[in-house]
Amino acid sequence: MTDDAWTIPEVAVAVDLAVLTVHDGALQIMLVRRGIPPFEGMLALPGGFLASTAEDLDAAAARELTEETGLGTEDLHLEQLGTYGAPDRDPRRRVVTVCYLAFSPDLPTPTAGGDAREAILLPVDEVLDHRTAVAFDHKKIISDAVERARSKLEYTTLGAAFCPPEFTMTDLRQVYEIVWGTSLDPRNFHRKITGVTGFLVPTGERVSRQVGRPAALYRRGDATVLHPAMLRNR
Amino acid sequence: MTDDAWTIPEVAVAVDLAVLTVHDGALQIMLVRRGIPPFEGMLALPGGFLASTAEDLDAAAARELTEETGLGTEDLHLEQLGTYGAPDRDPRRRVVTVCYLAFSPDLPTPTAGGDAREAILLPVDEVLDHRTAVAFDHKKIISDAVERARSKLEYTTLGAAFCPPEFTMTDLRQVYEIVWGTSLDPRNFHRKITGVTGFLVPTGERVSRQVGRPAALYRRGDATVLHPAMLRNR
DNA sequence: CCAAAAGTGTTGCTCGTACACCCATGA
DNA sequence: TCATGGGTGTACGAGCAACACTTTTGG
Repeated sequence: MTDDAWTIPEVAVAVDLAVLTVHDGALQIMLVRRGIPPFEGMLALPGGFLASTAEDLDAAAARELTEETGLGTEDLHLEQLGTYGAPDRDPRRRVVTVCYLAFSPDLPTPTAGGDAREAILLPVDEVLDHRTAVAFDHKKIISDAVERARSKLEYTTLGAAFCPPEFTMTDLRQVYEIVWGTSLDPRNFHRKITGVTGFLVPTGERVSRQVGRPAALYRRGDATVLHPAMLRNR
Repeated sequence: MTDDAWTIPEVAVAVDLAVLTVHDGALQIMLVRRGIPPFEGMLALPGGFLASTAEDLDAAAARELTEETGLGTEDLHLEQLGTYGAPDRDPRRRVVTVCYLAFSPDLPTPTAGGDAREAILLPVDEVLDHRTAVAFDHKKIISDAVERARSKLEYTTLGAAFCPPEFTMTDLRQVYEIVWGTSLDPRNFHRKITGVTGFLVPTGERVSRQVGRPAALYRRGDATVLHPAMLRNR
């Protein structure tokens, strides 16, 4: 590191959140509608500047998560996605934003009321469509977030992070199908997942969804990596 | 994003470089010895603060690369590794550093003289050893860089980025063996790599290394992903 | 009984590993 | 000629796609 501290330019550091969830049969992302310029009224990722010089980046991400979406940080996967710092990305001043990626189970009442600000859930296909306008460079960030999520399902057990605490094999398979936009053979999927030691723990319970044979219920296990990996067809 | 611009804390944004290369039979990382406090005299990653408010992060990384190591940015893989921003990571003031990862072919004269500052090449095993002191949180960054490199060899063609423009199959295999710290079957490796379309382009030339049958020379191809992937034994 | 969903068995293929074997060179 | 490294052939097994088949429920 060079240390010409007297020439250090003024840069504002922000933290943004790409919170993905599977809702209503689609991969959706949590967005807020901006109340002030620039990009007033436009969709944007929830986020904000560091609260103080002493605030850790991860802590800032967790704080923004609760503040803006009403979600708790416990039992929710949160990882750094990347840092975006093009000089002209914010017209007001130089802003470098560290973006975090979160996977959330489907929410009963998606932060409609309460202390959360106006958080909206929108399908990523719709948000990434060229007709949808998104503030700053957030469309690119969302695109990166979705690609990261798709890739993570291949070699980690994070697909289960989209499921409630207890879920069926079909619930998990539908996460994969929706995130990847493909269809998977239920029988091979079942065999494959049960073959990964530590991915799922059977609760012993069974649940009947509408019609047909009741499905076994599972909880998330300790495994974090998926071995062998679950590759999508490309 | 919230927009309480008047409360934005002062944060310095730096760019650090984790330049990895395979040299002398070991995975090595480029470091500099700090000339001023804090951590004076200690080993650190090359890097520095943004040159101006208008400088792009990627551009700053490329600039630091040439300034501190004498390496050109063309024909060298450079990607963002991650951002490190613990509040106490720099005792002087709050610094958030965006770290970039670079893969370099073995260098004939490793920036010994010329316009480059005092850049040193050290084996990562030695640097990561608990007896070696490294400035700031750079040991953690180096550890992340090495893990990322190991993982990237599995599913991308970036192993060839450690090789000179023309190289033999054995050169490439040794990159894998050294980076992963394993030994690979030369015959199966050969078949596997030649089976990936677009990874290597044979030049038609052959070269004789000391003794034995001469090896075919290859150049890097257009492929970036390795399919099927080359998984290490874990 | 029938439809529908859950789960098991089986087959054929792709790919990886292990290793026998041949090829081309320097000493 | 032998040692050394480059490269091909082949056999066995793991893992996966495709799909026939059985199990268990609601109507």
